[in-house]
Amino acid sequence: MRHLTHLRYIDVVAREKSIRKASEKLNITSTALNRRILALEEEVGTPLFERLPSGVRLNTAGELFIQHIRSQMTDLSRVLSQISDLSGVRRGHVIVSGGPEVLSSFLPGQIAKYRQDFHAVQFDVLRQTPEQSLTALMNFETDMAFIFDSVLPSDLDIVASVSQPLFALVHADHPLAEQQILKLQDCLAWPIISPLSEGGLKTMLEVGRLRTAANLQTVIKTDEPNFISDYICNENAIGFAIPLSFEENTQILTGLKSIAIDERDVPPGIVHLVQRKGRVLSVAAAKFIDQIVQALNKRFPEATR
Amino acid sequence: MRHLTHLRYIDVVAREKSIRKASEKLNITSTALNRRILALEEEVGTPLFERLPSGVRLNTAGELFIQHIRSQMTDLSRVLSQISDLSGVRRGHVIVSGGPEVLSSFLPGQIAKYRQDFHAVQFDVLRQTPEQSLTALMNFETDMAFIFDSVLPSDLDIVASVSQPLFALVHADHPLAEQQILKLQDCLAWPIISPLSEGGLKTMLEVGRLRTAANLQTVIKTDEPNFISDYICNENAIGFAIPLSFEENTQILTGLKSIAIDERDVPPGIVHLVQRKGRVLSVAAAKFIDQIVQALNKRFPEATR
DNA sequence: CATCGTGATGCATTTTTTGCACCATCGTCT
DNA sequence: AGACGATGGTGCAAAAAATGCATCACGATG
Repeated sequence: MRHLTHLRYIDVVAREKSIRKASEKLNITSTALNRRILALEEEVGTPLFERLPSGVRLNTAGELFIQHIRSQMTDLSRVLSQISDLSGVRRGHVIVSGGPEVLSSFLPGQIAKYRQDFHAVQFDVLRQTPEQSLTALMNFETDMAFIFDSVLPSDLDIVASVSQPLFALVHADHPLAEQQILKLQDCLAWPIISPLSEGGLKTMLEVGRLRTAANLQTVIKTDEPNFISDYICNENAIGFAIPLSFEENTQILTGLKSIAIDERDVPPGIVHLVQRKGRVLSVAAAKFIDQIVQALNKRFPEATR
Repeated sequence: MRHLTHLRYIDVVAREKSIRKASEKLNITSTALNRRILALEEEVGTPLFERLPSGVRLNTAGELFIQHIRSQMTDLSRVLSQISDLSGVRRGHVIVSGGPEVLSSFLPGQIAKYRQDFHAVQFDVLRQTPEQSLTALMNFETDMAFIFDSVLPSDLDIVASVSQPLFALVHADHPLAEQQILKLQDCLAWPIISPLSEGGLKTMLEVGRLRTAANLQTVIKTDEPNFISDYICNENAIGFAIPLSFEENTQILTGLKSIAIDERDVPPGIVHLVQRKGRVLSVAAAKFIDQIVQALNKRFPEATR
């Protein structure tokens, strides 16, 4: 799109906070880009950028304007997606973000299922902290985000929420493997793999530790689900995860076992699927959300609202 | 705005349903305009117009696209208005529409009051039928509309609603002038000025006529409030109006008198102030709506919701 | 069948945009 | 203190894009 390109220029400059850097990224000279900005400011009647020795920065008017631009760009792509949907093939681009907990098992499965029906739809999957997820959502950089156990601002629409109890992950040969339910105290005797980054799982585990005074022996800190499952095949350690992160069917094959932690020890966390309030999503993204919500309802019937 | 101009071209073509007509209106040649359209269709990847021997017409994709364009244009002007609001002076352009009933007395008074504070804000006041009002609102041609006694589609936001009982308008010397309240039967003896166009007042009066079997003697049909008030100064006729259309203070000066019609004869109508759902209005328009709502609440305390 | 109006197209012209070379300014490092 | 590098801004010529004119092809209309 021609006039979309114009707007994209401004957007990139705002992100790079430098005309020259942006010009490299856009494969044009800095002069051209500079003049575009000057021309735009002329048209608007107000400077949109502050000129600093180290580059440029949006001023208040610029903030307002860039918000408009980003909204227009995503809205345009939504319209284009709707238009190509008219001709039968659904095209589109869906951008999802979430913490490491939600990026295994459930989400890849859902995307694969969706793409079976609509192979012309492309996905971007981002791993972000809750804070990053929220700002990206507000800046129109992502279509939807999974947020695990965070307070949510009011300018979000909560599409779905699922309650996620904590599970211990052990090898199938582990002495605890046959237990139906586990107290946190039961884990004291084994090495623990605990989450690395703040929020989500780590908070849940912390709450449990405080409640039960169980002084877990953390030997490894990582957020990678794959690392955890691989590691507990080698040492009789215990990892932790939420149901969204694993699937019982595949565990049998890989020799793993998941055991629920007593909810009196660790209360379940809540994963929200959110989108920007008031935003109209592309056909592709909207249909994908529909599918996700349906799948969540099916898999966690009692835990969804 | 430069790229706004480009979009405006498409918008005008869609409205004129002819490239040549649109080109005249835009003061460019038809070739230039034609090529712009071809280029746009190229970029979108789909034709947006059907070519007919008599001109062009939007196809489905074009409908989607024009909707986006119009939304984008009004949103841009909103942003520009916000930006100029930063520098202190509130600029802006507010477009209001309504039936003849609401365009006298109340609305002009409110606009005048608003412009005392913000003299850089310009108003367009359109007289439209309810249907016209609704489509204009949906096409981003107006910011808000007063709708009198119509069923409202669900893609509107009702900003305010006031209940409007029917009043008879007579000259101050009229034999009925001292009545506090009037039955419809009381009006049979005098010539009646009744509304001309469908909807609103006419429907109210019709309901009353059916309820009370009062066969009113209509001698003049008109929608013009000024004509009515002027005429009843000359003949002892009776006109009808709703409170939004007149002000008691000025009636004393002009020798008029308004008398409530018994609500058992004619149930009150409802005037809604509506805007397009999901639309973010310019600062000027939003503040004006605030003022209107406040004024309605003050003047019709019990009748507002 | 001629006429009128419509949108599309080839080509010369005009307008706009871009790229290069260069300037002024400011922070940073030697 | 001074050299250096990075930033945004500007004059001028070349490249690119948009525009206008003349003309074509098509269909409705009288």
